[in-house]
Amino acid sequence: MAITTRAAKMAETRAKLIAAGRKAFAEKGYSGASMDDLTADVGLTRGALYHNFGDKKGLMAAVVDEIDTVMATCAHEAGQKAGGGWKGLLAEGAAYIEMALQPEVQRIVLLDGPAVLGDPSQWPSQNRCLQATIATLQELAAEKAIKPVDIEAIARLLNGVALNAALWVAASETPEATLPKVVAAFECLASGVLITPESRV
Amino acid sequence: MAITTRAAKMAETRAKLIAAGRKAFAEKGYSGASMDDLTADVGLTRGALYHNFGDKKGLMAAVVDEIDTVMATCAHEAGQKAGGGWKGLLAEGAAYIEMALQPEVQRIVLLDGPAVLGDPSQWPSQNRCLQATIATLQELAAEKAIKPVDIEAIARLLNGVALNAALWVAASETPEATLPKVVAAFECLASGVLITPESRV
DNA sequence: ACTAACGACATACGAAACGTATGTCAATGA
DNA sequence: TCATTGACATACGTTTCGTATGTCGTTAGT
Repeated sequence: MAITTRAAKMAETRAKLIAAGRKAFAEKGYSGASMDDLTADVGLTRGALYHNFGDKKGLMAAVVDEIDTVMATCAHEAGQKAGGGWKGLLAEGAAYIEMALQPEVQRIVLLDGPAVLGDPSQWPSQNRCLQATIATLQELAAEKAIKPVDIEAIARLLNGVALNAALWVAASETPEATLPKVVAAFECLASGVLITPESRV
Repeated sequence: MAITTRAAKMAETRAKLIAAGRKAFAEKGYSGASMDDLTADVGLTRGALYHNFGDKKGLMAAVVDEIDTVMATCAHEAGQKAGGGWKGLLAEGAAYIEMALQPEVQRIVLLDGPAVLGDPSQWPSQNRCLQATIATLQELAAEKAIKPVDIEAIARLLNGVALNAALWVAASETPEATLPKVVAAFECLASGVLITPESRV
C-alpha cells in the first residue's frame, strides 16, 4: 500500500519542512534559523520551501499554527475534563500555563511568534482558543455568576494572563517551584470576575 | 559655552544613535532596520554604532531601556497621583495600558523586545516597574486588604495583564472604543486579589 | 499509447546586511 | 613637541534571503 500519489508526497514534504522548522526555530530562534540548513536537514532545498510556503514567514506561520492548535485543543480538553464552567475555566488556564514549560512553545509561540506574525490575538489558532474561553464565560454569565463586564475583553485578558504567566514560569530558574505559585495567582485574578467572592462551582 | 569635550561629544553620538534607533526600529521593526541607513540618517556610520553599543542587539537594548524606563516612571507617577494604595495600583495599570497606544511602544517594547532580548521580566527597566508594583501590594497586604497569595506572582501577572491589554488595544481597529472596555476588565481581574469584593479604597 | 502540459522541486544568481579588521585623525599627557 | 590613545570611518568577507530559471516525473487528452 506504499502508493505514492503526488498529493501524498507533497503532504509529506510539507510535514517534513514543518517538523524541521519546529526544530530549527526552537533551537536557534526565528532569525537565527537558516533556510538552507533547515531544508537540507530533511533532504530538500529552499526550492521546496518557497514553493510550499511562499517565504520564511510562511513556514513560521504554519509552525506556529500547528503548535498553537495543539495547545488550544489540550487546554480545551483539560477544561472539559474539569467539568466545564468555572472550574473548567481555571483548568484551562492552568493547562495553558503548564504547556508553556516546553522550550519549543516558549521560544516559537511566546517570543518570536508575536514579533514575526504580529499580535497573537489575530492568529487563527488563538482565535479558536479565545472562542472557547468566550463560550465558557457566556455560560457563566447566563448563570449570573460573573460580573456584567465585556466578555471578550475578559477572555482576551485571561488568555493573556495565562500566556504571560507561562512566560515567567519558563524563564524562572526553578520552574517546578514557580508553577504552583503562578497557578494560584492566576486563579486569584480570575476570581475577580466572580460575583460571589469565594464561589467554587 | 559650546565647549565640546570628548565625553560630551560621545554622549551626543550615543543619544543620536538611540534616537535614530527608536525611529528605525519603530518604523521598520528590528530585523527590517538597516544599520547602514540608521547611522547615515544622523550623519554617522556603522563604526560609531559598533564602537558604542557592540552590536545591533546592544542598540536595541539601549532603546528598549530608554522607552521602558520612561513608561515605568509615568506609570508610577500616575499611581502616586491617584493616591497610592488600591486606587494607585489601578491607575498604574491603566496608565501602562494607555501608553501602549503609541506605535513606538507597541512595536519596540511589546513585540520585538521580547524576541530580541528575551523575557521582559528579566529586563532591568521592567524590574523597576515590578518593584513598584510589589511595594504597593505589600502595603495593601499589611492592611490585610488582599488575599494571602504570593505577592511577586501577583505583581508579575498584573504587569502582564496590563502589557497584554495594551497589545490588544493597540492592535484593535478602534483603539479609543476598546480602551475603556479593557481598562474595566483590567480592574475587574485585579479586584480578584481583594478580600472585600467591592472594596474601593 | 504517445505527446503536450503542468506541477513539484532543484539550481543559479543578485542584492542586501551584519560583523570585523584595518585605517585615520584629533585630543591628551609627558 | 611627540607619542599614545580613543572615537569613528572605510573596506572586506561571509551569510542569507528571495527570485528567476531549469529539470524531471506525472497526468490528461486524443
